Amino acid sequence: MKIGELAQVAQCTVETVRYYEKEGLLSAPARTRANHRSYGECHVERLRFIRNCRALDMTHAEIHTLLGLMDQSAADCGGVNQLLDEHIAHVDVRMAELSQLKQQLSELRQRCQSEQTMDACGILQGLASMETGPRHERQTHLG
Amino acid sequence: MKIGELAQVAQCTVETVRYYEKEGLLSAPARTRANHRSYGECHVERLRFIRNCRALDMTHAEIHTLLGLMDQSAADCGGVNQLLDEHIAHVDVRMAELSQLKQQLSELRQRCQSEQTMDACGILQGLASMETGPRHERQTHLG
DNA sequence: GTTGACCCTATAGGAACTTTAGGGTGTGCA
DNA sequence: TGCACACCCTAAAGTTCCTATAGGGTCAAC
Repeated sequence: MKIGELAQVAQCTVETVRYYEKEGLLSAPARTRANHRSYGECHVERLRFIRNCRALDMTHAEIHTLLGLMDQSAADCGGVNQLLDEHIAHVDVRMAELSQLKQQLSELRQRCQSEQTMDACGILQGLASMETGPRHERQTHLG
Repeated sequence: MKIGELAQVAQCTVETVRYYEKEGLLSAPARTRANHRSYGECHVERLRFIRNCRALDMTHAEIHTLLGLMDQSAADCGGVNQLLDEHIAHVDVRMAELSQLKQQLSELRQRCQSEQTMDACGILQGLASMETGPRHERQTHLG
């Protein structure tokens, strides 16, 4: 099958498929005489796997690791389990961060209930006077 | 004051200050004879404001809008309130997304409790067989 | 006169793509 | 035969919010 068909069955764009090939997540397929990429069933499976990982917000690095672990088929799946646990921990951290953010934003929003003049607006006053410490390092790759 | 001092009081780096100037968030200050940037109190206030907005994960576009609303001082602060409400909505959306993600990941993790062979690993089986729809457009700028 | 802390500009990198520019291929229809 | 049109190709730039690097200038103290 050609790239457009592959992209369609894997629910992504043609550009994304080519990008994954360049990144080494998807192996380069055979070409037709016209130099068009020609894919088989194993490519479909691999791409579906990658898209599922991405749907779970794994990074390319994580996916790369996972694919590597799978391909050395002798080993047990302890590494897979560990990677997933770490990824779940990332999600937990980000959820906690957002929860705190929501709290701060809600408190700020409380400070202006009606349409004041700019000078009287409690939100702007809050934004001007907040004391945030130095920006903390990002704990996870989840934005 | 010079850029290093400004950066210090606003808890950010010198590079970030120069970057904000290039982005139009912070106005270009006067220069000394040696071509060094020379800032006043109003720059300190503006930069503190920007850093507080960033601490709340607002984008540069949002901050730009907010600064614009503030500078046309005649208007009321309805626009400010609205922007904040929308930003809070972004955070809510992202929290809901992450919550669903956590759920999926936890279910996946359940599928392999011990160190299996690769073929038997329920996590890998799950990742291969999940059916995710087309990747939804990102609803928020919060990763 | 030279060390060191600070300042300057311009450019590249990172993540995971998307978009654009500028072309080639293959099939159906008049 | 000619041509429109959907599809394919590569390479490079743009997105966001910075951070890091290269290669240099300024100023005070010792």
